[in-house]
Amino acid sequence: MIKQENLSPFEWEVMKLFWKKGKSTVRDIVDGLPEAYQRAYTTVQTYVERLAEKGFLEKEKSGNVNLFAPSISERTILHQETEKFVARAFSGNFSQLARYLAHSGRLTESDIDELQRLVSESEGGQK
Amino acid sequence: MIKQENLSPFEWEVMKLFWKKGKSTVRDIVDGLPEAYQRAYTTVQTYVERLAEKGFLEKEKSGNVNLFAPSISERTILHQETEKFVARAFSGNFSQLARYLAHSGRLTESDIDELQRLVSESEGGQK
DNA sequence: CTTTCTCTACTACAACAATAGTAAAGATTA
DNA sequence: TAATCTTTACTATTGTTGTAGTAGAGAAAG
Repeated sequence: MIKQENLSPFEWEVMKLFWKKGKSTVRDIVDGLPEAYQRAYTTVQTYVERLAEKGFLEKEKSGNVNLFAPSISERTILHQETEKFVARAFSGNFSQLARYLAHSGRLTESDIDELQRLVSESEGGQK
Repeated sequence: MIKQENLSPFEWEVMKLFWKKGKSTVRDIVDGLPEAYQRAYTTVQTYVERLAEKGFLEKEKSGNVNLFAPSISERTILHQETEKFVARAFSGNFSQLARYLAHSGRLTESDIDELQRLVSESEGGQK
């Protein structure tokens, strides 16, 4: 596997669009970026090309335009990046993150309800 | 407040040592780093100086040696960095992260038990 | 066909990260 | 005191990120 580094905020944003839209052109991405992430066409182009070089996107020439498609699922990246984050910030200790979350005040009541539901569900099923 | 960027894995490692040991010299950090993070003395020196410049550490000259002490608590950094990570990876949606966690298979049964306990506790107290 | 638009390919460049070497001041020691 | 060790201060190199310009090919439009 190609050495995959962390995604920067802007790279994430681009990847999110690819996951949402599938195979796309640079133009599609430029036009799809939210307000806060608008950049010059060529800037986006550079990002997309670099993401392809790094193995996150697959490049395919169709006539005169390039099409790019995500070559890794959002789920996989989420998994990898969460692992890395937890390694960095919580010494790899997921329970610590969970504890942090529970105390963070960043979950609404309904989030907590849902989490509790999910937690009880997984109580039976977890390998 | 000084513009505080993300901490890289190595920066985290250095900061963790400072949080654990308090006021320390570059040498203390060099010697305290785990196997996987061993670097040349001057490399560590550069990191420590930069962390001081960025406002994460406070520098104080004691005789001929420099002492550095963390100027931000681990809790605060954890908070900030988690916010940033969740913004990046989960579009700022903490519940999504919680859901991910519950499904990740990275929590042991006792973690889940504990989380559930914490969740029920916070059910009353949350603002 | 000529002008215009669009997109690719290539180049640029400043900032910062990662890594570490070297010179020199002081402390330690033989 | 002369040789050695430790630490600081400064410098250096390579790579990556963030940002974008320009040249030129091909399509579109008049």
